[in-house]
Amino acid sequence: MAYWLLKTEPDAFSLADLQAAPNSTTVWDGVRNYQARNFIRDGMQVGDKAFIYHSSCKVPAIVGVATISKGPFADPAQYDASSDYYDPKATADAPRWFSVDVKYAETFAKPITLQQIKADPAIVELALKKSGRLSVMPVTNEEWQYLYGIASN
DNA sequence: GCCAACGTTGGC
DNA sequence: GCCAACGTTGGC
Repeated sequence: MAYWLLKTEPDAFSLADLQAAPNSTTVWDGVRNYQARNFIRDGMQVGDKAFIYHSSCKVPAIVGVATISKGPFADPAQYDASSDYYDPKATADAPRWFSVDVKYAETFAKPITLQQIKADPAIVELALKKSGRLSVMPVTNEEWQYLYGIASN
């Protein structure tokens, strides 16, 4: 079992939207960054847990948890010519982009703000602290426990 | 809306 | 395969 952090813009798709979705599940598609793609394709497994992080909003923060419920599989949007995520270079034999299904798990009563994360000397390794631009990043077991503890206190 | 950081593209 | 130009992201 591994831990991850998934970024989303709440204006486009928030944790509340995930909770409200059918079966509280959605396809996490549209990841179009190779490093992020590799984490999904080569690292993610059903049962993994992910922090959901809200970016490009008033208070950027880790707001809750979702579970990887299916996949990884080829991102269907890459074959959809009407999608913003369409990639003409992707083929069925050689998909370029990958997705997983994520299922809502919980919303933190006290979201962990980016400000808090940056100010916390105990958080050293978290990728979010260094480059906030990656849309999928791994979280170590230690980081997960520590952050989860903050959100639950 | 600005700007820094960083990933991607394409010419050579 | 290098690197400059360009586009995108995201915090502020």
